[in-house]
Amino acid sequence: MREDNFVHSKIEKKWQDIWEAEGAFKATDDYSKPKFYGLIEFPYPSGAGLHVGHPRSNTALDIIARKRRMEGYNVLYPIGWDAFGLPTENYAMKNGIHPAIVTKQNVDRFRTQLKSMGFAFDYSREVNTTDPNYYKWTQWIFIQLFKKGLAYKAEMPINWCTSCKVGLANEEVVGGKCERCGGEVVRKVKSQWMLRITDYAEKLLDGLDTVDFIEKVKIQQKNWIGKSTGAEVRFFIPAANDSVTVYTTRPDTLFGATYMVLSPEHPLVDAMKDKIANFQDVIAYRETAARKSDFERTESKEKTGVRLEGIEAKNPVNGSMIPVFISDYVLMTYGTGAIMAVPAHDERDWDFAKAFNIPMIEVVAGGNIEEAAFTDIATGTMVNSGFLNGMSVSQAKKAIIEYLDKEGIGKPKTNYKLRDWVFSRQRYWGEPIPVVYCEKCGHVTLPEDQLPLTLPELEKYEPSGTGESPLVQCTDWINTTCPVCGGPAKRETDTMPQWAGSSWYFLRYIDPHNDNELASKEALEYWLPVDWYNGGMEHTTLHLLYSRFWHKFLYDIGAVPTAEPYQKRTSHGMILGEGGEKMSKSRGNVINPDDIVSEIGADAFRLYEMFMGAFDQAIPWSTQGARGCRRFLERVWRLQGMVTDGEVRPEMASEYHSMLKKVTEDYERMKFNTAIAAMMSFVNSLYSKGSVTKGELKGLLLVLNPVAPHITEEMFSTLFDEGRIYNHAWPIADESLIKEDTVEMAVQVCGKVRAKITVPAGSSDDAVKDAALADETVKKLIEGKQIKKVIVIKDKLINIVAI
RNA sequence: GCGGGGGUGGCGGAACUGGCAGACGCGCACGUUUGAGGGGCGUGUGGGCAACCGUACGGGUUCAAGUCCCGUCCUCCGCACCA
Repeated sequence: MREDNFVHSKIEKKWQDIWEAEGAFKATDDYSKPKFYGLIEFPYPSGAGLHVGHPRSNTALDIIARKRRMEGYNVLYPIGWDAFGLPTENYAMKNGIHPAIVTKQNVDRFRTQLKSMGFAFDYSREVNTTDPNYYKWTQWIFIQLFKKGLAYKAEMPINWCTSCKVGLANEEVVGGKCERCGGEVVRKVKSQWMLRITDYAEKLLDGLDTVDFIEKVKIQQKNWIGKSTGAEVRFFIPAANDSVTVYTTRPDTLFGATYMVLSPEHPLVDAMKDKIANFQDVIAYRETAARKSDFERTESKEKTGVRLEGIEAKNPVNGSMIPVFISDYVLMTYGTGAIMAVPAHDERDWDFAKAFNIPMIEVVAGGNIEEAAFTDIATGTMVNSGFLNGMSVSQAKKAIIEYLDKEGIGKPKTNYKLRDWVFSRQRYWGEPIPVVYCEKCGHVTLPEDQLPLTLPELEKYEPSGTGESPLVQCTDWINTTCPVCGGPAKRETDTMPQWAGSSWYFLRYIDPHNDNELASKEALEYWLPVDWYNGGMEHTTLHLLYSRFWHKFLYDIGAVPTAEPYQKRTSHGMILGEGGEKMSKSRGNVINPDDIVSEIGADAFRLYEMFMGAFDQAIPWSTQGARGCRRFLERVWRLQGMVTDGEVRPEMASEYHSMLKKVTEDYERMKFNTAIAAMMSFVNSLYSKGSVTKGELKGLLLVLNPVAPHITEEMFSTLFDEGRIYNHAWPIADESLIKEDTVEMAVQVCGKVRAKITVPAGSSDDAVKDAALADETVKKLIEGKQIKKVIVIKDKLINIVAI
């Protein structure tokens, strides 16, 4: 006699051990089978342990992966550790422990936690970005990038986090603050390793049309890449006997340019300094601008600037001389760092012109330029623009570009907002950059047979604060010989950013123990692309874009067989605290998954995370709600006391098969909440019947298994002698049995529901009408009225319009 | 400001191409089982005594609108002087 109560602690560990012993979730090398590669973003093993957010993504793809396995696929669902990074380094610094030791402790804890939740990961393929056998290949990729000229060193202003004392990529600066620590970010000029992601802007954009990413991810990536088309136009400056090139998306408004603005840092400003009467003012303005943090600079849209006295530029189409300003609303980092200003048709120029009392020329009729800049490109007509007059904006755009090209004063030009990727970090706990600097040969990459270049042991990990990496202390390590000339050389002391290791980890899962290549050709051919990748929206412009860039590069050099790494990308919503605010330590509303698992069990925890609401939306946590899910599992468990032999009963067939169908479809659409609701309804029906057959219960267990693997495995093994549920075939709904014999239809009179009638399914419109008109309530309502119209929606509703 | 979501009971949320709003769960109430408690099982649960009214607000289209159209407000997320 089995125990009456469902005691999760007795079965969950038991099945986890059995799965492990049986190698249940190992991907095989049987390349003849259809494959499924499901991927979740590998976690950063922080000291805080797993967050309730991790299991949401993990469970979702766990459901898909388990379902695919039951459908006969060879499934790869791997896990690993994105373990380089600042928090570990900071912890190590504070406690005097080597980061590698901290990492190992954290990884062990994470692994234990993940295992306690029964995820069907293939742990035999674990990767760890801090493992030299792993980062050997991260370094290898960097060397390939270097060889193709895509990695370069540049002296440039970078985003410097004053708190982390480290340079950040543009993508890591959020609202002028450090994305990680919230510290203030200032500009600092430093020599940095850069990756030419801008060379891939067009490919990254085009590739989006070939993949199945949720729309908002595509939109965000497109916006981030920020492609715009326009023209570059040369303006001659007689005083300097030089010309300056501007970029504009509105060359059609060229006749309306009444001044020009250079970025304060524009090199021409210095070149012209003898000609600028008020150069002192220029210097003063520059200093103020430089002192502003990025945040201050964007905080106020009020226009400031300095007119360059004695300098004028010549408008190439009408010869008029226009004043030249410097202003910080023009960015050195975009376009050419110089603009032509058309105040009548650009909001920013309009603001600036108002502030500096500069005249405007209307060149597109249709608005009121006294009130505001007229920027509508769809309706306006060209005026005051010589040969463009009378044209539409789009016609004018074409005509002027042709003209500029012909006259040799301008040419069409495409620009991107995307910036090159700042790839240096002044930190210890990252991949060493495999480059040495030799006085004679310059920057030289290490020969590939010298990889991995491992991190040296250090006494302390503190950054110097001056912007140097902690590795500068390590003179033994730094001083080396040049691989090219054999002369003395110094190693690079900056390390790679955390995004390096995560840009290609999905490739390593495919062949994680390969010492000769990043992964074997055959394995890559078989497993790529990742079929389904789920992760957070916060990685859309960071990790997701970076890894697509690396992958496309690897594709171009023939290292991988697909142009895109991920076929499908979905995204989960955040789990909020019980009050609806973000979960955070400071708010004290953090839910520890371990507590939930020990109270209600892993199955109930998984079930709740999938049931709590729409998968892609942010949902507040509710421990009560989670207990409700536990109750459902107990109800399922108690079905064992009501079970009788037999297949699916005829009277249950329709409900049973529509439940199977609904669950099967909803899993695929990530509508886990409604899939679970369907199973709950089915169980409620069984309870009102007071019994369940083995056939019915088996189907339920099979479709419930991906969400609640332990309880279903346990019940399946007790009730059926058919091996494990995890590799049992997925049940197929029989559509022909879903149809009911009779249906209940709503009867509306003049659009209001007044009655219900039960008719045979598929009844003709006339039969339905007769049945409806026979209803007493309906009779009364239409008494003495004339029936104007009758609308019948088959098997659903009839509406009688009577006046 | 621009781009993308979202606004439905006390709460989380359902509702396919317009077709019975509120599935499923939480909470609550009552009944029942039990020595009590807990738990289970069952019933009820948008508002209103009612006719009726109800999906942020105001209009519209339609036999029929949460769903479509026009306008307004609120909220969350991303980007933000990108020429």
